[in-house]
Amino acid sequence: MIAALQEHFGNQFEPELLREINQVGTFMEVEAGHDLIRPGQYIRSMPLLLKGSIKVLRPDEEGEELLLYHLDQGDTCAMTMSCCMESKKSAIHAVAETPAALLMIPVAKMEEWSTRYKSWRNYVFASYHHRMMELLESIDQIAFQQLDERLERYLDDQVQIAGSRELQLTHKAIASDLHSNRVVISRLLKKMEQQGKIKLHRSIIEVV
DNA sequence: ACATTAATTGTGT
DNA sequence: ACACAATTAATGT
Repeated sequence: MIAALQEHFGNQFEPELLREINQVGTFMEVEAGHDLIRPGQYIRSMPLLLKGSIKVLRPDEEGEELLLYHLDQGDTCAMTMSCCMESKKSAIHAVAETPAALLMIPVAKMEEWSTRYKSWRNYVFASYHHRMMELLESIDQIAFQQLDERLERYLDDQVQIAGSRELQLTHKAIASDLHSNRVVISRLLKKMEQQGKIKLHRSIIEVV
């Protein structure tokens, strides 16, 4: 039995289901920065995130991307679930934010388990709901908040994900996630530095 | 050690 | 938004 599976899902899935997941799932490790799903790809299996953090991005027609939300351990990809059922192309781009470990579940199994295990059904619905809420939050941010507030929120999230106050991020990378422009981010960061909220070094942002 | 190049960041218009 | 300067890191000789 994969230890991480027991650890993150042990208290919500029945022992038989855990055994089946363990048996049928394919363990996968991904390095930070690597793609998990590219837009337009067909999806064959549903990932359970055992370790690490994944960012989910929505590309526009020019290939520019906007950060929608992050997935953390214990999460699964709601987009994947809907795409799997209908065997549609992915509408999103998923990239590992940190080194990550996943368990890939074949589509056929997730359908079978939906009828056989109550805990699985609950998990799938709860995941959907959770994702919907996060998406709403993101929409609120984008629609109602100024970029400076979004930036502060973004940095806070990154601190959580990295587990460190020293973030290895370039202004360009941040601008890309927030669907903004590098110069704008540089100026906002400078302002935050003057306010004593952060300290800037080359390729490193220290959140204080 | 030095020169060259690329990438990142800062600033003015 | 665009252009360019300044600074730092990376690479080759």
